[in-house]
Amino acid sequence: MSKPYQKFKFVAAATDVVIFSLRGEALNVLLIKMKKKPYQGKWALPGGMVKISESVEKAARRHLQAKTGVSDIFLEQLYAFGGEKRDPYGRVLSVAYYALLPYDKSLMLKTTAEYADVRWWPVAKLPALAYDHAEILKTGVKRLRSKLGYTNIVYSLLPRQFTLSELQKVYEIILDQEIDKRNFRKKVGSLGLVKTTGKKRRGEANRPAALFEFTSRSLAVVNIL
Amino acid sequence: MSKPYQKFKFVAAATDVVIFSLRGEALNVLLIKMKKKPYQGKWALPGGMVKISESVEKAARRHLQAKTGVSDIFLEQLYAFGGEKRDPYGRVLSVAYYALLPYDKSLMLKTTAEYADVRWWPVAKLPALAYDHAEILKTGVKRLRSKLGYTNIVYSLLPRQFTLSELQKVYEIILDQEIDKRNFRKKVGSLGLVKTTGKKRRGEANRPAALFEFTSRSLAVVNIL
DNA sequence: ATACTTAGTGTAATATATACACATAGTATT
DNA sequence: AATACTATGTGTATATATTACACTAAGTAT
Repeated sequence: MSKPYQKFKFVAAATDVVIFSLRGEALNVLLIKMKKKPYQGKWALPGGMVKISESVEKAARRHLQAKTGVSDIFLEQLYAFGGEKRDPYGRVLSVAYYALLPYDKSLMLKTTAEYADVRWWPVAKLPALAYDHAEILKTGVKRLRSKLGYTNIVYSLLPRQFTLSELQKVYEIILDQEIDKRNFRKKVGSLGLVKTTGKKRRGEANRPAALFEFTSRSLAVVNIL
Repeated sequence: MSKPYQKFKFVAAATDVVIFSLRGEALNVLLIKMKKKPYQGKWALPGGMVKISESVEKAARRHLQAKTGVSDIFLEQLYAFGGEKRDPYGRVLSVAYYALLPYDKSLMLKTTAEYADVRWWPVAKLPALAYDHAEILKTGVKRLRSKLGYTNIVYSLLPRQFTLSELQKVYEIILDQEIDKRNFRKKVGSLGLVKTTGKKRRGEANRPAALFEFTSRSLAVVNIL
């Protein structure tokens, strides 16, 4: 039987991953510095081609793991970027994903033959980016902000245990707006987002804060803000 | 310069379009009946390959136009379906879109050499579908329901002018739940979603209803429900 | 013992959402 | 001409959710 698709020239499929984490009181994203032309010296999102025998999501996880060493973190499809001129090498469709990393996890960032450098960048102060990665990143930030408001996604950005002030801070940093402490706690409590652990964070030079954990660590629709 | 992507076997890119419209007081979707094996007799979403020189969205519009004759209707990316076994012919990644068609527009549905039949199906009573199209469709219905609640997307399902009862009916049908008439009108009014035209719908065997139109016909975030 | 800093808590005012019933303006029928 | 019929169009009271706002508590550091 003839394979009908082969009468077309193929459009190739790749994936890029926007890896978010809070670092130093700011929303950061992991970028790699490119060694090769035409984007030599420019920074780019981790990513690469999708192999013929793996699903697109699996490819995203593979590239994520290759650059960061982590697996088993929040990963969700962001958008497929399919413009016909987005890659100067050839026709590549990229399915972008975004990943969220708790701020207590540090990474084994490793340079490779292909990449000169890997590091966190605050999304408010980005360097020049390769390809259409500025657009992908912007889409990712928008999605993250939006999902923060109507899901419990925040669990994937915090350590296992955390104080309510820390939780509030995460919202404040990402949404870039102050939140009233009492109203925030009232809301979080009434939604059943968190549960007490009985433990306290000690060793700080002030009143110790109670430690909480999330009642659920899987994505759920919850109107928080 | 060597093209690095060519050392991989390519994953090909296609697109499928979920075309929604209200027909006979139900949410319907346009499906085509397949002539060829291995899905002979099964129904499928309109779609096909992405050409090497066109963007993915343009490919979606092209396939939409080819099956329905319409252009210039609401079209938005739904999700990229990238499972490695979704197409028995070969490795095809499909970027699915969904389109919304006002219920006053009828289509010139045409069969082709490739397809035996084209018709509307109520989403509540679907036939057996080819590929992973049942999953794509389910994702589309979910997205439509969700977006109905927090955007003005409904404008793309109604005629240019409509009565408030008709508008309410659209929500009731798609969300499959009754809405209080007075509260609905209060909300729609206070959000400035619609404006009066001064005209009335005449010729019905009862009190004539005022005709409205949407204040905006481009997608905006508005909490309606 | 005192200063310092972050944690932790309640209430009143306002805004939003919900529940609910009858008069109105036409056409159709006699 | 009168009456029946049917979908349109409208307001108010109650419950719920959101907002604004200030002081005491529990530790560590001096």
